[in-house]
Amino acid sequence: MGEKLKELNLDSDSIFVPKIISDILKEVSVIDDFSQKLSKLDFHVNAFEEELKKIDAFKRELPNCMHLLEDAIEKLKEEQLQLKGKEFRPVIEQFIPYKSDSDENGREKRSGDFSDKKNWMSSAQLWSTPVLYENNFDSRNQDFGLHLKSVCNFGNRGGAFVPFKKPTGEEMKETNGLVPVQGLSLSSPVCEMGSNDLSLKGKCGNGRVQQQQPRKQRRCWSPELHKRFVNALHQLGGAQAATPKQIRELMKVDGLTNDEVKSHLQKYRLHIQKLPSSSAGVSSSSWFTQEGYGDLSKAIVTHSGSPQGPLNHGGSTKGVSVNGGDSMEEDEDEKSESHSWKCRLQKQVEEHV
DNA sequence: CGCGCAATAT
DNA sequence: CATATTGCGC
Repeated sequence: MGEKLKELNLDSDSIFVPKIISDILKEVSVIDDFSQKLSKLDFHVNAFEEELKKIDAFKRELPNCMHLLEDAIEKLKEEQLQLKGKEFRPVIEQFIPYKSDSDENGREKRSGDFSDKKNWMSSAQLWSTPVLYENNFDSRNQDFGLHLKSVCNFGNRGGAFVPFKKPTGEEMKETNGLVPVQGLSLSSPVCEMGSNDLSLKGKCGNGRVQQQQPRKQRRCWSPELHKRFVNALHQLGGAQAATPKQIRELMKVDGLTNDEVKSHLQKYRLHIQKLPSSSAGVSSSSWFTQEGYGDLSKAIVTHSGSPQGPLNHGGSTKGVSVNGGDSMEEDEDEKSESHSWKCRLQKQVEEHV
């Protein structure tokens, strides 16, 4: 098991290097005092478990993480048990309750001794291989990156857990110089574990690779994604006029399925008919305040000529515009836009009846 | 198939 | 409760 961990491209420069199991074990092995050994192990196990909890919500996305951590924990406990076995003294209180321990307990328990390590995983150099969003999405990438951070709590998880990227071939194809957008905030439902697909399925019992997906991985609609969605939607003449498939095509987000768009559209429609007014609280207006992300300037300014502002407020809609910032700049539809907005106007008026 | 809606799940 | 997925009729 230790090997598995080592196999990872966890370069030894990672800040918490010593935390990698083998190192930990090594570290522990040189300790003379028994209780110190145990305590050290104990601590590390706790640290791992805490991290395990942290990523629990993402276990489907980061099965590797889970396995890594689980393996690590197991290994450490194993070691611990061995130690205990050798030692005649019971040391019961050292035993670590497996999952029952809550974050706080664990934290409180151990926060004293090795203060810095509870974050070792959070600082996560483990996954710090450069996250490459290999699409040529200028500013938007940042939006996305930003979002990823905020949403997923992981500074960046490249390395073993790169968002996702198709093997090859397709990524080269361009449409009018615009690449369909590969890993834009879409962590592919299928977790791509490349070379790091270590075979630590031991934990899962059966040797069957966990490929079963009773339910699809939840598509996370990042602001960027939503922005694209809204843009496409508007280009198609409003929420009522646009159809999922068209939207999906316009969005040019690969990996995005019709169903997902359909679902999102459904929700979107509900929202625009539910709270068309600007009086909506800050919280609920998340749908319409996406632009607040990267660069407002770009989102707002955009086209001067187009009757954007008044457009969206078909009667009921007031201060808040439904548009998520029509920054349809480099999208190749600019030519047809002159006429598209007319169409849009029409459709939008139809809405908000 | 694709769309819309409703049920269901997280 | 909000949001995403699945199921079902059209």
